[in-house]
Amino acid sequence: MAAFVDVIIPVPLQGLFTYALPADLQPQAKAGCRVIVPFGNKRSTTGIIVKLHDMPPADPSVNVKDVIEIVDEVPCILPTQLSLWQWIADYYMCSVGEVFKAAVPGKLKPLTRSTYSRFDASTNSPCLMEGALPSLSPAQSAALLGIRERLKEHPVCLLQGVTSSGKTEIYTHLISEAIAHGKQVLYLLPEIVLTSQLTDRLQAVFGDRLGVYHSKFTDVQRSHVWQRQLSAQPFDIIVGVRSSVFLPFQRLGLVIVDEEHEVNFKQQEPAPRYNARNVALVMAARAHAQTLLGTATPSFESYYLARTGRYGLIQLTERYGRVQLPRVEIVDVKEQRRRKLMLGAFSQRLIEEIRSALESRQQVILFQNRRGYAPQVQCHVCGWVPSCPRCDVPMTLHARSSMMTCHYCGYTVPVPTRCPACESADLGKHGFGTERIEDDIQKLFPEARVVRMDLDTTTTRQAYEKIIHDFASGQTDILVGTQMVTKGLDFENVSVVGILSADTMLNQPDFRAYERAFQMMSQVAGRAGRRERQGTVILQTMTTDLPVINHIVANDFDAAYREQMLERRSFAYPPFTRLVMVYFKHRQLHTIEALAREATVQLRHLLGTRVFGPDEPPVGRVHNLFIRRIMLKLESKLPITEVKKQLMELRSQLLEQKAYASAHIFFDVDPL
DNA sequence: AGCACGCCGACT
DNA sequence: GTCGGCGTGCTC
Repeated sequence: MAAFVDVIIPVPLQGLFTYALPADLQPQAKAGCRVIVPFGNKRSTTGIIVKLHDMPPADPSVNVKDVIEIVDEVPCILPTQLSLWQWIADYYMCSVGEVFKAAVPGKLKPLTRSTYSRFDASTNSPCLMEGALPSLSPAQSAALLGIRERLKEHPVCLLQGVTSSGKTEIYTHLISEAIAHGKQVLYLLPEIVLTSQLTDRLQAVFGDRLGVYHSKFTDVQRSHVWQRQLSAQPFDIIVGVRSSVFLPFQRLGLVIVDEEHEVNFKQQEPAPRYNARNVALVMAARAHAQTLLGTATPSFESYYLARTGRYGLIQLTERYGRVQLPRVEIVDVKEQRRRKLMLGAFSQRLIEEIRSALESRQQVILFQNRRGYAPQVQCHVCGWVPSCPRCDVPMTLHARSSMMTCHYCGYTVPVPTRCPACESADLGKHGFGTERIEDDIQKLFPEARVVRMDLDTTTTRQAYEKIIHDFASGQTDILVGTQMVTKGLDFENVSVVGILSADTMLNQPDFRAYERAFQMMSQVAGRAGRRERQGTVILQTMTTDLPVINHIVANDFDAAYREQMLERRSFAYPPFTRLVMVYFKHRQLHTIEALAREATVQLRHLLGTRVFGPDEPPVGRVHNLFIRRIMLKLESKLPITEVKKQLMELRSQLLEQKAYASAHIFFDVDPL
């Protein structure tokens, strides 16, 4: 007779909590059911039962409390999910409670026996309309065939298809095959904004077999999807962003991770700092399901696994409808500037190309990877730069609102009229953000219709969709934007793409800077090109001789990959090692420095020369907390589970010391 | 992470 | 004389 239950509590504390189960609740208690329990000072918290047993806690000092109530008649979390949660907590070094918090929508209604039969079979169309499937080009058919073949030997396949090669149609065929075999499909996308266009296309084929899941839906809507997943008639396909890996699947057969290389799949804050692409791979493997990773520019880590035979690899090099790839032309900004030929952020070549595109009624995309007007304000007399009082970063000028904003914490103040240090009124604007690009290009082409797309102009989904719609329907001539314009959007009439500064991407202090720069530039370049005419990309840079620039020009993904692999191998970076970042935060500078120093000493005892740092991250203080970090490079032969256990122990040992009690220490496993 | 307890400054 | 700042201690 089970007298006790082990419960997951949504707090960042390791381990489970044991509660006594009153006799009247015993018949209803099952693993995966929610319970109401008292916890700490709180009278009630919702937890999840993971285990029923007869053993009181080993520690006699704990005061075992009673379960107050059992919420669900039937489990709302499947055993496969519970075990995946534990895997996530172990791998990403957080508590299961934190995984629970991220996984379950807040307002999930109590689950009753009738949930299982609530959605009756008639809501699903009995069989698929075979005319509804999109027809495939010969290249697409060949790729589909290739994928089917590879999936026989490899549970995971990487589909590398150039932009506009028509990957979605291939996915659609694979999805319908999986459904025909009675399997469910999970289709992961990196961003909410990409879901609406895709769901329209998929809904046309799959109708109400398709469920959509992301955080812009209300809690109630998400709960509904969750419940239906547990019913006898779950959705056959779920399209969603990273949190959809937490949905219950009863018969998962296929996972598609589209735009596989996207950093958005990794959750940064708060814990669990998981990568949904990797969680999806683990989930699929456990369900004996197949996984297809798709992208035009694979992450070098996935490409490495494909190249070394761990994944199947299919490449689709032909654009749909034989649209030509664009011609990429480099402009040496340094030289142009020396000859005084730059007009603000624009070279003569770019201006010429824009003019001729506008004259022939074609469209232009200008890509600048920085929002705001200018990234920095500086006093021309004394050199003073306004920085965020809480985050140690220069404030970005937003000219429209005459405000300066911290892009880390959102702190916003008016631009001062005089320098507070020397009273001079000569405050200059340094650098170019999308807002300034928009203003300047409008001045150069007063009759052109210019629209800007960045975080500031797309606060609502309607705003985003209007920008896309207006550009797609030709009501806009020039689209200025941040990396937002590089993502999965197909426009038919774009003949010129301007990359205003490759350098801002290449100068990132990050071993992935070149990989990212290549991905971003080649994705945005892929927006150019029409059926009859080759598009043009003007790539402005100060570092024309950098190999990665030439790889972009030649559209040579493999060369870029090979070069980076050489570097990563010799400097022991992924995929040749696994990285774990250890972060330290504290409100006092001297405390954080002492803590980071002591931690480094202890880590060196444990891991020797695999420990790098401590250092101050590019933004050394956020929200009044000073930050330090230590990087661990762990080679694959290291017993990683054991090492992680030791790291967790080291953390609690450091936090037990009085001086560090109010510090935050956390881990970022496989950081991006 | 919450939440309560507990010990020192500017307000009615 | 109090309201409230956040340090620190605990959570089955």
